[in-house]
Amino acid sequence: MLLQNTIKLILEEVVKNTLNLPITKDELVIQRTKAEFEGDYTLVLFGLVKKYKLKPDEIGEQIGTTACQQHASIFKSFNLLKGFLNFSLQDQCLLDFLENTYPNADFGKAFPHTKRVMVEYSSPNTNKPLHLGHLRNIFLGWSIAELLKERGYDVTKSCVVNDRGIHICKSMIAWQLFANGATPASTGQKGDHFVGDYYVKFNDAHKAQVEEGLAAGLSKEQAEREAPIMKATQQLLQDWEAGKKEVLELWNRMNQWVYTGFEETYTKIGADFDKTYYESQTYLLGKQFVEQGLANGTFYKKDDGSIWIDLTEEGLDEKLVLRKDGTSVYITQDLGLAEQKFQEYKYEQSIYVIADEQNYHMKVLQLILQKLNKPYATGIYHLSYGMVELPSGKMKSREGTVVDADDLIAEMIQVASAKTEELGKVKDFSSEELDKLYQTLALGALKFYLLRVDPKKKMIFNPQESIDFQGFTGPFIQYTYARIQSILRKETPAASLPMQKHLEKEERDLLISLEQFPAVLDQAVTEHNPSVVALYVFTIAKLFNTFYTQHSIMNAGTAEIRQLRLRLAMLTATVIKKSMSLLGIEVPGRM
RNA sequence: GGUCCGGUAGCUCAGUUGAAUAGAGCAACUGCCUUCUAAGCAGUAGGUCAUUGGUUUGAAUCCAAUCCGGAUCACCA
Repeated sequence: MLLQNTIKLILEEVVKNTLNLPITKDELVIQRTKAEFEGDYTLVLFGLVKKYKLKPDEIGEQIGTTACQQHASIFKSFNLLKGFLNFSLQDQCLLDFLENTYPNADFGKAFPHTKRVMVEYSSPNTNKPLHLGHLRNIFLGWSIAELLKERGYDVTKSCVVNDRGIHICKSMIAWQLFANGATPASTGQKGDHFVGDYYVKFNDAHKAQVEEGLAAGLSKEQAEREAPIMKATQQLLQDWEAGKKEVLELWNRMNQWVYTGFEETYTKIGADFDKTYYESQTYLLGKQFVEQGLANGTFYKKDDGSIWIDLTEEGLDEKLVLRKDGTSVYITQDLGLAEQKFQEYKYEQSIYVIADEQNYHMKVLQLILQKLNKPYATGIYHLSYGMVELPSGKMKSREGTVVDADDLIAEMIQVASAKTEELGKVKDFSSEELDKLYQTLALGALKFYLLRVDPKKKMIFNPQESIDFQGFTGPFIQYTYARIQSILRKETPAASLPMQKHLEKEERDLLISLEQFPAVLDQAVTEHNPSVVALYVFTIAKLFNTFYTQHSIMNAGTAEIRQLRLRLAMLTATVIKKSMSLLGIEVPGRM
């Protein structure tokens, strides 16, 4: 059991008995002792003092004395300071933890259970390549899925591809008009970028035609709608829905180009999915809900035939669920897809990694499912994350400020390579090993940079800062790991050899933090927040580096001390490696 | 206008079930490589926690009002 929990249970017992009070453990505030005071864990007495009108000095003395007497194997000593009861732990209980844990490469892994969770993330459109915003989504979704797995959940990663609709038709029209039969193969371009370029060409052509229309005296709205290229696009959409063969063929062909491109990027960044849904196959789902909703009075029909739900009592608005022409809208499709996912996977929780601009939409989705008495409604969880902005403001495709994912990664690899060469520590690496290292460092920097911030908050992507390799960064932590490996290559701990029974300050600080690893993972899972892990692994790396510069491992004073430190180093490496891998980041043996 | 989210050091962020002198990283400045990787370590400097009022033994954290920024409220997705 975790030390902090053990301590809490013990102190609960001690407080109950010594003070003869009906304490529950929720009333006890236990925290790490602040660095400037002596001790490891602190019981904050103010709550007790207030509730039971006691004197902090008296009860502190009683609790401290009793705890140390009755649980001498855990508590070494205590001190009392203005309502804070600070306990120092016995070295031995920390050493026991180290001894039991260092050989376990699975430290942190919980027993599997049967709770099933779906995590939907990425969910791109097929009309343009992935950009920085997608990367935050993908890294987040992937990491939260892995964290859930680590803590024993049965996880299915899913992706919904928005592969149909007017936006796809725009790229198709532009290709028909301007491509002269060009393909990604004939131009040597990555498929998603290739198609994205035609989407841009559509917009350029459309814009020009709108200006002509305006010049001819049309209103802006008219000009936009009546532009020939737009009308052709509308026609294409109708033909698509009618199942016209040539249209479907072109649609398929262009989407395949995009998928090939996406696949390449996904492989590079290590994203994977167990199940992919295509909107073209699911957009008709959900109409069944309309019947159900009308039947039980949740929905109502307006005179023009459109169907709505009234959510004003819940503080929201009226929401359309079926157009007057009988076609479904986005929310209707989502209702259908939620049902299909549930039928297929019987999930207890279904996590949607979607930007916070859709908070309202997701609220409505859950509310409608509740009103339709769907058992899985409560399991819907919107992992809402803030948009990624640039120091200059929001990314705008119209202004060409969108940061392309592939370009960004290539740039990071460049920087990683330049820095590595500059330091010249791996001159003996083969070019394959170098490429691998550059990629590990580049993606480590990028992923850590995007994951270290609380997902809920919007974040500023500063290109200069993101390629930083010092301080609170992925490479700093990777470097710490490589340092440890360099020692472990020389010597690994030997279980048969005894280790030192006393801990230096830097050793205990590190050990106490290492012990919290499983609790940190639980926190990350409950909060759906990988940044908790990023923050944690950074403090571990810092604690290790502080220890490392003050105490030699290989040249420790005695063989016992060396054994202790080798074990400590090994456990630190395990925790770093696991933390990073849960963030999707690899760690190099050398760098 | 309604609803929701945010405002902490020059910059980027932790800390928000109330608790000790509000913490990191970057940038600035000062030291430390004949000793396990200096992509490191140690230190200095930097704060009216948006503002005002309230609750409390105790408030960045809770409440109210105000100011500023953002999202959303489509027969778009």
